[in-house]
Amino acid sequence: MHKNLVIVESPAKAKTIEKFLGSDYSVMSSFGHIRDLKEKDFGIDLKNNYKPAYVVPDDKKKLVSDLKKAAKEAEVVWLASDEDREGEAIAWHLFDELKLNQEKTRRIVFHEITKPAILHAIETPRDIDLNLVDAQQARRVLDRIVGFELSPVLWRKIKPSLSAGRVQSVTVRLVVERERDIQNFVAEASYKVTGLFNGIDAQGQPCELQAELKRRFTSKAEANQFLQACVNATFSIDNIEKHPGKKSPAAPFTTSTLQQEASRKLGYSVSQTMRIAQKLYESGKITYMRTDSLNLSDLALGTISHEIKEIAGDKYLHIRKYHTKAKGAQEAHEAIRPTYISEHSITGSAQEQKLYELIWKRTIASQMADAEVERTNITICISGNPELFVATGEVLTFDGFLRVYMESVDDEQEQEQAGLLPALKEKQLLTLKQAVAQERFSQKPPRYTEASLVRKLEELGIGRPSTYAPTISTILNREYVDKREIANEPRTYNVLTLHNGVIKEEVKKEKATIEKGKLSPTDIGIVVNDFLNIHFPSILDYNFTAKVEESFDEVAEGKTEWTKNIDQFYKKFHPNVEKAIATTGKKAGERELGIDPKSGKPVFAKISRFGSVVQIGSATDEEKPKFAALQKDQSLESITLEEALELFKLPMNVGQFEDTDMVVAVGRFGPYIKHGKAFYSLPKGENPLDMTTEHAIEIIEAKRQEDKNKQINHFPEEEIFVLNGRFGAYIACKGSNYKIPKTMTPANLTLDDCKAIMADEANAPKAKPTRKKAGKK
DNA sequence: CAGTGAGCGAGCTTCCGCTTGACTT
Repeated sequence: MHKNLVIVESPAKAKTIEKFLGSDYSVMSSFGHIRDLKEKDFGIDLKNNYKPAYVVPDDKKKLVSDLKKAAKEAEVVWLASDEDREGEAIAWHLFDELKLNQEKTRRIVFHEITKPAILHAIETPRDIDLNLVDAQQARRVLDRIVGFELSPVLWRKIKPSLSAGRVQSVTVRLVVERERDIQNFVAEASYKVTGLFNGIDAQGQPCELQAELKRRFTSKAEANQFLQACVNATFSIDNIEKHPGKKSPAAPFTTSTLQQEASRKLGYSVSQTMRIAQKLYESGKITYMRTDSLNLSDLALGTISHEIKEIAGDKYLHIRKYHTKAKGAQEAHEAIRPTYISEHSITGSAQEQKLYELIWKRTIASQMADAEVERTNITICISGNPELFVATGEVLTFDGFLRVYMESVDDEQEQEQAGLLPALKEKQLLTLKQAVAQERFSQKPPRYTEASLVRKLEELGIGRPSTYAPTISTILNREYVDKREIANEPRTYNVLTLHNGVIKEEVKKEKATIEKGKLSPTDIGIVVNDFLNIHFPSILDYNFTAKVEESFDEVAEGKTEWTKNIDQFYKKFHPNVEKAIATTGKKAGERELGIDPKSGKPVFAKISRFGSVVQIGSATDEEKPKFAALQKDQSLESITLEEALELFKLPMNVGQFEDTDMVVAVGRFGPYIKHGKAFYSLPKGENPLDMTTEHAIEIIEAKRQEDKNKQINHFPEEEIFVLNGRFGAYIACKGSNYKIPKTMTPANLTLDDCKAIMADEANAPKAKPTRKKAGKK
């Protein structure tokens, strides 16, 4: 038996450490926390000084008993979880749950997984820091209180199954407020003038020079006046300024910056990035991927130096220490880096290779020299006019880290690359070949991407590296935000061109663009956010997390007891919950649009159990209220009385086809035509209210043709169809569908085969689609 | 993983932070 048992959080870490420690040590993993508050109950005894009720979840029971057994047999147990609040709590839960003995238990910590770091840790053990553990308990209990008291309020006031929490609710708020900023944004127009000049360079060769007017004009008249003044003016170089500039490499990756770069450069979602990184970590290719630390171990810095000298030379080496600016960073690990710097690339899936390459380059570049540039500004003056043109050029004089890696930026528009300028002399005369004044608009604030939202959260100190991806998934799963496509209305703009002494005026149109993959709030997200903002402004405050973190720090330093801090919070928070529940009157987010002229009853827009609806009349009326679902492009905030009344025309009979009525209606998945038993979705963008008999027939016939194309076989006598679906072939019969086993060839199926498949229970159609459960199992 | 197209009742839902595993052919 091993004399020593070391317990760490991650199995991959355990494997590595075991190699460093030799045969006297056995290393096991706790797989994160082994205990938590009860899953279903509140789990906190309010009458007993907030005493938490911890349980070992079912899927951890076997692990805990294995650990217990191993601990019993060992002479010394080393608790080696991370050196941060959560890690300390894991150590304490282990100590408590495994019933460890103080005498034979040691608490050790290390920030990097290198042999010297671990040996040093073993030599300098300490006790469990109970103050830090208490700070974690305070964090845990506060989050449970907020989440489990707020969510039920939403169930009563808005819709069942909704959720709220310290992190997710603020995340939604960011998206909602950005959307409002965009709605309220008023673009300002200005005229940007660019001049194209001809000159003679130092070699006596003719050359061209493009320059921009320093000033922008606010009106077309001013721009026009300026161009007019240019017709007979002379142009000369006022001065040429050269000055050196520098560009520095970005710091090595943390979870958040890795997510951002993988999103920009590789197009991965944050959860995709984490999945791939996890694979790389498990196979020992990279260090731990959930970290907020910018540190690199001395060992790593050594191999990085060696590598840089090898591939680029001494001149390119510049070892740097980076310091984190993120609020609340706990830095229990290293930055994300390749385990073996000498491996420039790896084997694995294409995605793994790409992500590894990105991490390798970023790590190397972070320790390379600045890139050096020479910037040149040429100022051109105009006779009899105070305005100045400026041409800027930039020449790379030393590539430095750029040899390896260039960080991307979010907004790639307006990125004009300045290049080399021709060699010209001061006071030299130039001729203006052409000048263009183009109307430009100020840019509205950009919608968040998953990754830019994570960056914002990190900036605000909200959430942790291990929760960024799950938080994004939560607000998408709850349908508080979505990634709908948004078409940007192309605007027209004016262009004035001065050429050969004549000013030509044109009106041009911007290119139509469609925004994809950006986050927008849904109706439900907006209603929930506004509700929480009214009743619980302090929780939704962007500084709430920062403030409670301060109070946790006090606990960690032993200045206060954690239950006192929680009590202080709860005494203020809970009355607001009671008040919000007691608030009488209509449900949250309900808005009265006006009066229906036909019935004289009021018309409301609100969230119902199944989504956004408009409603004529109240529930208290004798006659039941009438409902209609909003269309996909409509929102609760903007729908008008007229639009709402239109919706009540649906379902609408639009005539007959093959002696059967055609009825247009709007369902959960958009507008459709019902024809007998069959449903036909309307093509994207069509308004169901504009439907005519002729067009409905067109749609039905087109859909039938499409169905024919995917039809593999048909047995009319039994109404059985063999069809090609998006996920492979299936059998359709009387409104139900059946999976075809992979062992069979769909085209060769006989009628009996089909009947056999349909009779097999394993292939039976599923009951009804329910929302994916958030929990496990 | 495949075709959907709201509605009685009772009883369910939910937090944040650590960490990975797995119902089948």
